[in-house]
Amino acid sequence: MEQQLSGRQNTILKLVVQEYVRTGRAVGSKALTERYQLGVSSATVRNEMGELEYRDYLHHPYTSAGRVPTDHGYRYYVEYLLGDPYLPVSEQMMIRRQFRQVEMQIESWIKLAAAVLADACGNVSLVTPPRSRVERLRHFELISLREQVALLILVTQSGAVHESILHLTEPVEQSTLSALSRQLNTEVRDFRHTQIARAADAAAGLPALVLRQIAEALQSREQQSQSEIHHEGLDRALQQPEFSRGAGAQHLLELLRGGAILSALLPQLELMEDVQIFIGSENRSADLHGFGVVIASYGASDEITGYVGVLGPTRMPYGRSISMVRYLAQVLSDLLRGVYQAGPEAVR
Amino acid sequence: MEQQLSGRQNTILKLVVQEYVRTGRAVGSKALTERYQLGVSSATVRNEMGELEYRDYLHHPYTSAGRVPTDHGYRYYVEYLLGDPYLPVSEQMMIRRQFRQVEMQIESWIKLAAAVLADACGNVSLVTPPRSRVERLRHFELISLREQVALLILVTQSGAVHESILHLTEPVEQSTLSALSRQLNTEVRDFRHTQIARAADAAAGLPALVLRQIAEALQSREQQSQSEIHHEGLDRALQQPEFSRGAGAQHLLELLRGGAILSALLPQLELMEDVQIFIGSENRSADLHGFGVVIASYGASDEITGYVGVLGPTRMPYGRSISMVRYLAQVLSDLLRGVYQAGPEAVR
DNA sequence: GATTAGCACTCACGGGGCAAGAGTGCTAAT
DNA sequence: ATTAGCACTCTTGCCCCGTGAGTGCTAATC
Repeated sequence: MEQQLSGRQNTILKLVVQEYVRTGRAVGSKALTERYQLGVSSATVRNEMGELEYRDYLHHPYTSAGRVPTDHGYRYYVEYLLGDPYLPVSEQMMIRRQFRQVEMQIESWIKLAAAVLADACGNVSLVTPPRSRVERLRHFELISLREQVALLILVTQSGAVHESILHLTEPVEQSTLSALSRQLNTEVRDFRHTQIARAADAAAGLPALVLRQIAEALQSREQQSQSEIHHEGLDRALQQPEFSRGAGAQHLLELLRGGAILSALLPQLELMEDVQIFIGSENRSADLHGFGVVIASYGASDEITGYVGVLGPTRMPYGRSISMVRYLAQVLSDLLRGVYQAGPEAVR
Repeated sequence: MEQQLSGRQNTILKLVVQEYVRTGRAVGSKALTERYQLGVSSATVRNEMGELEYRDYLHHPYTSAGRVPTDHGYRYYVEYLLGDPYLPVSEQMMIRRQFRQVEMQIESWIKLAAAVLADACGNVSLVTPPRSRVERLRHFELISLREQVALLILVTQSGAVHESILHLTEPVEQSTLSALSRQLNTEVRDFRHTQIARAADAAAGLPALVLRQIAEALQSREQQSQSEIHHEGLDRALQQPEFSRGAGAQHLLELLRGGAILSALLPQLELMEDVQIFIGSENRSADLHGFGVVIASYGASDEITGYVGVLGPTRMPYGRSISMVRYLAQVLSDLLRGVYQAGPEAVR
């Protein structure tokens, strides 16, 4: 699709989209000429609108109401009429400041990003924690809780921490556990769950028990990375007229429950630099038709990535969402790179 | 308040509550006599209802509609008409089985409990993780992520795991970090954050940095324990007629956002064995008027406790909620005791 | 004295009708 | 190519009113 409309058509389409996004009601030719100085009469606008409708940029809800953008119209708007929406520097500063004030902890960053994003866009924000497709063991620790129960804590190469409870077949001292973990740590370091499972099969007794649980934890970690998602701003989103009535609200809630949205979204996402936008029926999953998604991946490297995005009705503020999502992805990436990747000062 | 109604009044009040909870619509004398074999005419029921209304057990929404229980009426119902609602053994088995299938991990237990509870009661379930009012350090670990960045993982006496990122002032080897943690661990074991902060002041350089961050983490842990809450079942709850229209839904969502509900709820909770019930205006916080809360504390000891409960409109199934909450509190306590507390086999 | 049948009355609820308002499409004039 | 004018359409909000469920009261009955 190229930019294929006349200057005046561009202006009108742009105004229709903006007005409709703002008010939520179909916008008519008269209202448009009254509110903005277009220099032409409503009849002319009407003719142009007719053309835009014929070309599937606009749509008539019913015979005589105003116009509403089609998915195609939104797409054209996003592509050609939006310009490059970068976030004003003042807002960038505000956001950076908030991140500086929060604890040095990935979870806190995610929560903050979700809160900021939802607040700025008035819709549901989505943030997944940065995860690696392949998890390798970096280090684990065994801490005795009581005679036959120990806490297993493991850290993966990607820096994720996982804890689980280990039931022992017989009482074991903390010193024994420490010695065991010191020894095993050197043996299975950097292993994937499959390799550790194999090592467990080769071992017996306590070491086998421990290794098996580590393998399980690593595996569940890899699987879970496809289903964990944090969202915020449901309250704001449910105020949107699209969701205030029963059916729409229900649809949104189902999408958000248990990470159902991730399985709908993931197949269509590509790992790329910039923000990705899906408008209504552009979404592969039918569950997402009627929704707009603005999403970007972030991360410290190709290995460790997460997503940050906004989910709203098709009628959502794409410009603002894009600039916010883009900037937050950048902030999160910067923070992560500060943690995981050799930065400039480490290059030397 | 004693049981102060006649047998027939008891029967009628009970039926009104049950019918109203079921249908959500005010229940009239005629409908009651038609649906149930009361052995008396609707006029008699009407007279009794009038008496119940005079005594503030029932309420007239408007001049001529059916009756609706007052908060006082619900209270009487819960206190005297409910019997002892224990969960059928078959359901107990079902629930236990689900807990056996899930990972050995406190977070998984909490999520499962919330899901089961919300599903069974058709309302929002609330579960807080088990936390200790006072957190002492049990063990910490330093893991080098890159030259000047390390991951700090600490485990508290109550078994909570906390991770945060530590920025170093100069490059430090993993071996150095390991040695440092081995040494410091013995020094500050079982300390509270205040004591560790003091130790940090006495130290200098890297040890001081590490200790300070540990103190911070412990402190934030103690504070956070008052605000962390997991909830489930929003979708079901929002289908309730009380919440389907704008105002009610908004109110519920605000309550649930950012753990606002905990600050409303905590002041009125007591640490006791059994389920606590708050009906409408019985709630201390005005934000909770119009809501019903059924909640219990669970835990391995007096030190380590969390809450599990149900939040719904005043018109909620108290019987079912009570039995579910009571049983889930028991299950969670059992699981926790299995982890933390010396069990019977350790007594000898 | 408690219960019930009967009756007049009340009030929410839902559907039909109606006027207002916003918008369209077409035509003819500019 | 643009615009003024006009007839027409269709939603929206409102009022009105019939319906039905329910009440309170009274008088008759057990």
